Amino acid sequence: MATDTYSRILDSAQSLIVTRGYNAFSYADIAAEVGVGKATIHHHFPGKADLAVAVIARYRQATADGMGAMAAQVTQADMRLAAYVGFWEQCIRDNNAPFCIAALLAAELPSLPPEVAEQVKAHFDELIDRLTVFIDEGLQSGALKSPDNAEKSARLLVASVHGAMLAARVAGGDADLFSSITQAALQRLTG
Amino acid sequence: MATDTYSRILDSAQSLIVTRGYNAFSYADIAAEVGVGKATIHHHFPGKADLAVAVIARYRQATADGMGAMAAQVTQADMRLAAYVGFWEQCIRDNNAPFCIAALLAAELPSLPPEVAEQVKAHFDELIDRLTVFIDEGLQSGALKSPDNAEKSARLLVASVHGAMLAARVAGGDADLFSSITQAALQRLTG
DNA sequence: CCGTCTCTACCGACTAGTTGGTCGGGAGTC
DNA sequence: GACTCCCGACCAACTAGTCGGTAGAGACGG
Repeated sequence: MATDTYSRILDSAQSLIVTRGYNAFSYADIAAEVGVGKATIHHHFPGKADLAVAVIARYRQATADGMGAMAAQVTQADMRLAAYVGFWEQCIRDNNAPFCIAALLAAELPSLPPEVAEQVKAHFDELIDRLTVFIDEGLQSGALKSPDNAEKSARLLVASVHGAMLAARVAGGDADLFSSITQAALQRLTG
Repeated sequence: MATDTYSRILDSAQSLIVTRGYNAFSYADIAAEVGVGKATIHHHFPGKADLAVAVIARYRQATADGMGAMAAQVTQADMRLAAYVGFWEQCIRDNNAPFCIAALLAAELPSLPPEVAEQVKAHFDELIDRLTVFIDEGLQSGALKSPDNAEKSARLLVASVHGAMLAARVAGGDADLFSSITQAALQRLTG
């Protein structure tokens, strides 16, 4: 199913969206980067929205897989949250994907094609759900504590992480700044 | 200095940037909205970057004025933070400026003209500085408490607010969701 | 083994529309 | 006369998307 060209187009689109957003990348950019004609991209993804949807859909699947694998290895709730935050810290440090695509697209949401916006919303819901489960378990086992319920705590944590990404980007990709902010956010839950 | 047309162009540009970001608004959009020719915009702002810089510069000034006026009226640190957060909650509720321009542009930062990026960074620095001062006073007077120092607390608060803006936007401009997240963030400081 | 039939992957050349930006000039004011 | 404000007409460059066509692989029948 997934040709080499097909996934290389997805890779290129993903990295372009991460750095520039939806509105500031073009088929020409991808064509040049992948080394194919523009028409080839249209062959695999009829329209720009289809391409973006495919990118986020793959991203959601990767997130699901990664979170699942992590949860299988790490059993304690506080360590799970630390792993989630640490994953992004490493991404920023390596500068390979220094921003959550969904968070970036969320900013542009009002100017996004509806199908793309749908995917962004879906990712947010899934992310909150997953972290809510982790935090809920942690609150019950005593590994975590919070004056709020699990869902509210999850929403605040996600907001802090996304805001920290913005701060790190403004500071020129400062992974230490990201870490400093997110560690403070985690401390609220680990006590 | 500031002609009517001049500031109406700025108003239009500001609202377009807030909803669409830098890369997805055009001179034609503004011309249609304000009811002038495209060339008129170029008369006042030679290039797109000049326009964006002017928008953020005015925004920074308005922030400075507003924060100053608020600080003059509200003397207690915890109330000052609540006023800052409450201002944005009201903006989202009224849907007039449901996002911080600087936060939106921060997401697009790598694709922004350098002069614009400079303004965005300047706003972030100013905002952090101001809130750091508020929090520092609150920590000394005992109105606030935090395991972290004032600057770190300010950075976490700002990140939470910006992340909450993203969450609210994804949820279709849900001001209650924004409030829920930011109140939890404030609670960390007010105890 | 040969022909042909079909399907996928791919591309060069094109289109209609939009982008930011320029130019020369007109109207009003000091 | 000089200056500010503004405009219609224009431009080169770029945008997403279309079109007809090619090259190759696999399947089928003879």
